[in-house]
Amino acid sequence: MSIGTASKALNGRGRMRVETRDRVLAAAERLGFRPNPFAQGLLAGRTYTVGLVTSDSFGRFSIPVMLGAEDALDAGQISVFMCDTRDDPIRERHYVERLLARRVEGIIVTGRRTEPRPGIGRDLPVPVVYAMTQSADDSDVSIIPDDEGGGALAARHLMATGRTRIGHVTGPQSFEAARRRAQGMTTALGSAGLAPAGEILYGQWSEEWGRQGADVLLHESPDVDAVFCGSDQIARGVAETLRERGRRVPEDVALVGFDNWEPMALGCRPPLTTVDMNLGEIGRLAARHLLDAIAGDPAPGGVTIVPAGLVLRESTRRGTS
Amino acid sequence: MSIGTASKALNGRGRMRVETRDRVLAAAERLGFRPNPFAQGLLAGRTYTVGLVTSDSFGRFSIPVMLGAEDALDAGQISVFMCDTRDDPIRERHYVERLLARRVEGIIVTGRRTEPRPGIGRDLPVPVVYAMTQSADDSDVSIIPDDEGGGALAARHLMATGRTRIGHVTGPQSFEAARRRAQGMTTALGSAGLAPAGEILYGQWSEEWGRQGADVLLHESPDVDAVFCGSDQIARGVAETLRERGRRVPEDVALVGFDNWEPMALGCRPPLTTVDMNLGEIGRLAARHLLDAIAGDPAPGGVTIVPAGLVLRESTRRGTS
DNA sequence: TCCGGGTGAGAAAACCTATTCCCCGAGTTT
DNA sequence: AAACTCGGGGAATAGGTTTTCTCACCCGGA
Repeated sequence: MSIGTASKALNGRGRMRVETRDRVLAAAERLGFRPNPFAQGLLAGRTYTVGLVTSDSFGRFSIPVMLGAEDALDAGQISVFMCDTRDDPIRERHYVERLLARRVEGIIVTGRRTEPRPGIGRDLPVPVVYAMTQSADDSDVSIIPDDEGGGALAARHLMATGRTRIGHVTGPQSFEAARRRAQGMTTALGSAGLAPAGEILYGQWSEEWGRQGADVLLHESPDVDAVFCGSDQIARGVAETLRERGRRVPEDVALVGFDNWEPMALGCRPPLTTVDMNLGEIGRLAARHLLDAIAGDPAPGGVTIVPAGLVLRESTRRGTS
Repeated sequence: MSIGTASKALNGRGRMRVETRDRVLAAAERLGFRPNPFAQGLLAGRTYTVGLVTSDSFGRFSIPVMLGAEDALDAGQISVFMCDTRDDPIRERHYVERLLARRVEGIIVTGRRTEPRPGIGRDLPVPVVYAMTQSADDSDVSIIPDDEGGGALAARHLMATGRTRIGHVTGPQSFEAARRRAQGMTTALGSAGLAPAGEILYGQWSEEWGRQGADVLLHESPDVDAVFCGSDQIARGVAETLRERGRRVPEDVALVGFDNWEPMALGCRPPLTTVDMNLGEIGRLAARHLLDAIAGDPAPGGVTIVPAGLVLRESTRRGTS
């Protein structure tokens, strides 16, 4: 029995007796033989690996993205090298070089999504896709969530449940995500001839700010009947203050969050209706773009926006009061 | 200039003129040359890769573990293949085979920590370390947090702030972690001649259960002056109920959580004193054990327990009332 | 019986890159 | 003049799989 014959048997290539083929397959099974991807890649000129670089410390946002990406890459028999930059550009550079030295066939960059970030390098020898973060270079491929659409979705849902005086408490104005969500909400309200109740309240991405913001909102617009929040954490803070001020959720004030961070959204009283950014889909899409690029069919550079969805829970149940 | 000479220059091996060496180094720098780890591994008979298999969907627990592991592995110039099993044994088996086919030098298995789990395979050709999860096979190396010590730490801290009627609301009794934490607390109280206030309240790992459990506790032991909770989520639920029942935290009732899950612990009112399992240290230790084993110096099989720490916040501030 | 065609299996090259050892030439010393 | 040293070039090597080429054998037909 020769090595070559075995290879042919396992790959169904050459011609041989069925008996021989079966004997090889049986032996391979018995010995737990699995072809070494390195050696296969050696011939094919490939490594069947990609790098995944995150600057979010594999946090809440990048994990679902990673899982989605893994899904798609798995189908291509591709393994993933994991690198966490801890938000340190030096470390990032170091990791990118290491990945290139290992001859990865592509790189996915994820991060907690904020402003466009500098790319990881120009003229890299492999394709790069940014997921849940955006490269400052327009010729790069970036996949991001639809913050504006998410804001609009929340506003339309609240209007559909009969609310008309809708406030907005969100994160720092310096975050593009916060501005976009507010924009989407404002535009959707505008289409119905409405405007946000009171000012858009920009603050922090924290529960504490949610509590404070709700107080401000109740003071400025005491007749508010719904609040759209820039994150689930903020929404929890808002919910607490509302309850303490005697406003019932959802009877008196409906509440919509953002992120669909389940431990937060489900722990809220009442459970929170919230915008889901479809992070898994972002990851899957990023991976598919990367696979296409590796296969020699790169997508044109630019930003792809993945639609958000709305997860309905108690906090916007139609009031039966 | 020959390839061999360049190699010697870069590795400081042969003898050559300083001028030649410098010329090589300059050229390597200019061309961005990085030796290919595959080729280096080819000679050394190594791959400088390890696999990281998680069954926790890279959740809250496994991420800090991974980061710690990455820290330690980075020092060994080792890259990490990432695999998420989605808690599916078939998928796990598949990934393990893939990693072995890629000739990883070792595997780290992480998971959300519960009962001992079946190992990923017997007589694997590479060392395996279980981190934040425990193999059912005693000859495997497992690194786990000190649940019992954490429970004791919480109890002693509460006693040190003058509390004597300490209740416990925790997760399902089916979880070994819950039982151990309760055991540690009970033992520590016992050493001081105390016993838990009321029954140990086993339930769910949720805020909702924290709210319910606190009601039960207040009903059974109205004079309770502290509650140790099996998780930060439970603690938040307990905190809410306490506040609604008119008990001030920490003046009337002190509160200690478990996990130090910052978004939860900091969002709590007041911010939560909580037990930190030192997950990063668990990961680092796991990686170091793996590196030792790869270097031919395997640790003896068995369970290593990493001490927990206590993070002090408002919820146990000494009452000035 | 001999030749040819067809079939099945084995042997060997190729893939790629860094390292290391061996050797050679030039220059220097004894 | 011979032996030795120093510096650098070149070739072998290691890894596992695939693929191609070659060879041996069997069977059938002439």
